[in-house]
Amino acid sequence: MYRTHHCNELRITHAGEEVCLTGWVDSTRDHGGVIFVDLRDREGITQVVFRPEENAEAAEASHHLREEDIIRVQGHVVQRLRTEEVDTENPNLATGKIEVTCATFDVLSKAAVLPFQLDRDHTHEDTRLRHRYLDLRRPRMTRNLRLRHNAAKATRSYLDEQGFIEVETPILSKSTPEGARDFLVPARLTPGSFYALPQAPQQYKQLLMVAGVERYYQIARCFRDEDLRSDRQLEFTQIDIEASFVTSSEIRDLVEGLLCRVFHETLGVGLERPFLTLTHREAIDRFGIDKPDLRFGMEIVDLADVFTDSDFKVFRGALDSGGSVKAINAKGFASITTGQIERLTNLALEHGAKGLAFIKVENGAWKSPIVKFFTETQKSQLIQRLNIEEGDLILFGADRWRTACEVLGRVRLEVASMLNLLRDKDDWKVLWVTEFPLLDFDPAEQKWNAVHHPFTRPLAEDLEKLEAGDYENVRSDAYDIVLNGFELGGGSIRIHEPELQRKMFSILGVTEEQQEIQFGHLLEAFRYGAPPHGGIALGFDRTVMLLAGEDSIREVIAFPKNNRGHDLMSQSPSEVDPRQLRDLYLHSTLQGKPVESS
RNA sequence: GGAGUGGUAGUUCAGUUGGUUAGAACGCCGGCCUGUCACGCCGGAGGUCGCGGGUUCGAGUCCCGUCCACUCCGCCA
Repeated sequence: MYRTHHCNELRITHAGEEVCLTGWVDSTRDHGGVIFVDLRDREGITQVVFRPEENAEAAEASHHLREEDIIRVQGHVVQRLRTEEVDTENPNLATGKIEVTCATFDVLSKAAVLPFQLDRDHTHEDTRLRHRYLDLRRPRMTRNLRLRHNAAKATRSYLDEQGFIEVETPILSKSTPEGARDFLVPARLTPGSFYALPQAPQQYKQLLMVAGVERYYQIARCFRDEDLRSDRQLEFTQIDIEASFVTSSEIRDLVEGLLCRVFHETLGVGLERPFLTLTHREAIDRFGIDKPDLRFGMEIVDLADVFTDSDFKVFRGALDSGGSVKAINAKGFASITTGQIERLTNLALEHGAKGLAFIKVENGAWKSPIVKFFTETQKSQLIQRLNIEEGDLILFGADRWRTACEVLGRVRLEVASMLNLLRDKDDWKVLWVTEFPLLDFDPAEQKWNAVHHPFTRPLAEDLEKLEAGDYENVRSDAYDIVLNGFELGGGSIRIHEPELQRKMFSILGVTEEQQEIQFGHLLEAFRYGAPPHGGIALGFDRTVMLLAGEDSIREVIAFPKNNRGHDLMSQSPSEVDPRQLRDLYLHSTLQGKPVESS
């Protein structure tokens, strides 16, 4: 037998019992005579004491124990001594009132000296990833894995209760040139042809609606061959949901219930319902971004009416050409350094601004290169609109409406980071963003793109605009859910009529021939009684990342890839044997670095 | 594809204006220690300063190139 208890189980009530524990040596404290070993398994830590008077041989052997050796200990539980003179209890340990006195032990597995110390939290990520099996032994990582499990468990039980059934869809699926770059898999049985790994189960889940499944979900692995980020991996996991005969508000209601359940089951936190809802236009107008972080204010304020007759050419010019003048008040940030101002200005320039005007309010004076253009009336209006007080920093954007908003939106986030406004890890601000534009014109390619995807349904009241060719002003029946500035997921009511779907494809520049080749099965399926339907996909890794209070999804994925898409532990991707390529009718055209057998 | 930050002992980092033999902590090795829980004490080993080139009497430090890591932009329907 390997164990009678796990290492977070024994309490005072077990005192006197004979027990057997197995685990890793977390640390040793060798006092020459008595030796203390913290024994760790995935549940926790128990202190084991080796004494010569108990078993001289075992005590002698315990001198040679090294961290991360695996040992099995047999002994008995004793209450730790606590008198007025000495207190040997450890209040930081759940098992801290007892210890196990070792009668005998054996080493199940010796550990070599570790490449890094597990009890330190600041190890370079590539070192951790190279030895991920060690990194995952750390309590923080163990906790993250378990949190992820609990979030998945809560998701499955909630959706099951709501009548959803989990259906697996193919990993080997069909390439669609729309959207992200596909991972391709050569099809040996059909030389010259390729499967694609799914970017999302989008078409399959819609076909499941045509199949009459009515309520589907899947915790689905998805693949996108794009550059990685701290919140993006090549492969990632979505909670994919689709339902028939539902409205968008019913889907949102379902997802609110789901998130509340997940938060409750994992953190014991309650979220307030219903969630706040902003239209896309409101979100841009007030926060300059379609995934606003509402943990702090600093809202964008419109100042068009204040500056209609301004002497300041930049403001006047923006307004005269139909644009906007807007500002944010960075409360108490008049102390901003020249370097920080420069950083904000560069940020503004990167996002299309021509500059970043500002006012520092210091010692009762407005310090700014532009204040001389303001009248007294304008100043008092600014004070009122922006609630300007001593110590504030006002930042302006004057441009086309969208640009002015987006620039200030970026600046707002950067200021929040400079002011360290996001310290509270337990502050949860969740909201819906709705009424996204359906289409977006790409000036480079001179064509319309789907903002969401080509299966998204236009809002009923905007169908006439679609017919009339007023594409810019057509809104979609789509919704994103945003948590603390992260897009957790997005969804929509879908098009279920073949004619409307064909119309969408042709607006997007997909020829009828391409429609047949790429989407023929879907269009045909819609001819045989397709129910109205809609759904959502939630980024599971991101959700768990936020629940865990981590800054990167790599911290909640057992074996993530690094920034370049490499698995540092297994050294994938790797070259393959030429015979493998021959079987697949492939050869590499890579110049200078020919593919060789490894 | 672009920008920023970093790369010095096994690990995490310091290293001043370019100046003697490149340091600390933890880890590792040896010794001591019977109540510790970041145990303590004594001693020791451990370095191609990412790599290549340049400037200089002299480069961890300055310059150029390059590789790697992370963050961001592009990209991610």
